[in-house]
Amino acid sequence: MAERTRRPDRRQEPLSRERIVSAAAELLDAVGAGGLTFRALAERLETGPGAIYWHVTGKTELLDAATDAVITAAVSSVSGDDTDATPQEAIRALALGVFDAIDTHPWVGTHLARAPGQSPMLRIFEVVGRQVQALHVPEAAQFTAASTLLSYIVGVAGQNAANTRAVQPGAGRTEFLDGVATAWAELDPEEYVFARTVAGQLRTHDDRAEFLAGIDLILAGITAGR
Amino acid sequence: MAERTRRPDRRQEPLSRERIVSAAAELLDAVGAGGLTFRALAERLETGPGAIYWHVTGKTELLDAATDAVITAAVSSVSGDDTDATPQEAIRALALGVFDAIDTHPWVGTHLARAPGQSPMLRIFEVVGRQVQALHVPEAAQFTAASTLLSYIVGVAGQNAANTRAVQPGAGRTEFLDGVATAWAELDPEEYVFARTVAGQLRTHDDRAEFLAGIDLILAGITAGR
DNA sequence: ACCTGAACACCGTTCAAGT
DNA sequence: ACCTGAACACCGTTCAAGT
Repeated sequence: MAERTRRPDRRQEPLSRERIVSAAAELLDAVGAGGLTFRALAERLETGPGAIYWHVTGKTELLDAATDAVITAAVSSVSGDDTDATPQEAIRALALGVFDAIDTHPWVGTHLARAPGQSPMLRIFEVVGRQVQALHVPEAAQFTAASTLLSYIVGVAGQNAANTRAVQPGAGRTEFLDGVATAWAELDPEEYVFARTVAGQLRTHDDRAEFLAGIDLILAGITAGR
Repeated sequence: MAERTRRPDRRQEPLSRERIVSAAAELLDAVGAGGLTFRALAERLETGPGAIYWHVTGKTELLDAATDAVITAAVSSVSGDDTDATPQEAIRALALGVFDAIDTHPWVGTHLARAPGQSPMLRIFEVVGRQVQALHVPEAAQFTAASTLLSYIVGVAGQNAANTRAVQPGAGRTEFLDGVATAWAELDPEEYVFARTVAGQLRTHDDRAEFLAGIDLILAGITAGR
């Protein structure tokens, strides 16, 4: 029996779309969006680049599928309708789930907006939309409310991904924000009055909390007319 | 005198960062983000690819500079403090200016969020922030208010760029929306109740108006607590 | 049916050599 | 100082050939 459980050397498992996509996701996490290469992926799967094309149409499908997997996991891990949370709380939880997923997989933030309004964004839209309905928003206004929340979430996602990329491996988040704050404080006082004024707030800035505050602002707007 | 004004054959004008960036912008408008190539750009400038590197550090600088030019033009064409518009109107005008600029230069929408929180986004942030101040938002809440508006604007920008890319050259906007509406209407009724419900609204959807409605929602949230 | 890996048609970027 | 264009080290994708 012992010889049946060999060391986990699964190199000869047959190739499959599933294995390819999950290897792609690992590669993306390890080396970023620029590192997803058919040659690198083939090496990881111990095969040639051509083999991958038998299961997958190209790089776009790879990125789409990997992005969809992350978003699906994030959305479904958070949208159990079982709890008795208020719609506002449910929307906050969903938004944070997406935020955190993109924080750990920055390439998702870059690719999310690129996908043709289909799967990944549609999943978020659906969950947001249901909660908008639960909020008793009049029917004619539901689409706008859900779209606005979705656009905001996707927008922050993209910026967060860009910021993650911009942070030097050496410096931490604090050093990065300090740098930005210093840069802003040195801007032309004529041209950038506002940026200079709020520069100091950057040093105690919490991305996650700020993101949530934006969600709350939009929620307040949605429910403003009672 | 007539022989001094030769036909506008400026091919031998010396290369300059300015000429290179504007040629890059033309190329981007003509063939999209994927078509910006050092070889194509060199051909347009009647020189070799290497020459460009004397004036510019690389492709990133090219894209950054071209993006910044578009946003700067859009922002300054709209943010004359001369008028007696309300802050809300000024923010709407700015948002529409950015929206329209990205509509005519979709590559800007793709690249905007990628830029390291500097120039182009900072310009929008500044103008939005001033109007937020004019709205008499308490100081502690100004940063959040301006950030939320900025994130929303950038988010829609990215999605719009992606949609523009997704539209087949053959089909117009109406056909595209019809296609999406039909697809949504055929989604799994269990999984996509909300999307199916609002699918019909897509056929009479106006991107610009919808974008503006989102801005108004956020503005309502900002001014909700009086 | 599925895999292999060389080959094709590109990229961004560098750099010796020219003027 | 500025330009040239061949060369380097890559890409994504295809495809004849194998099993």
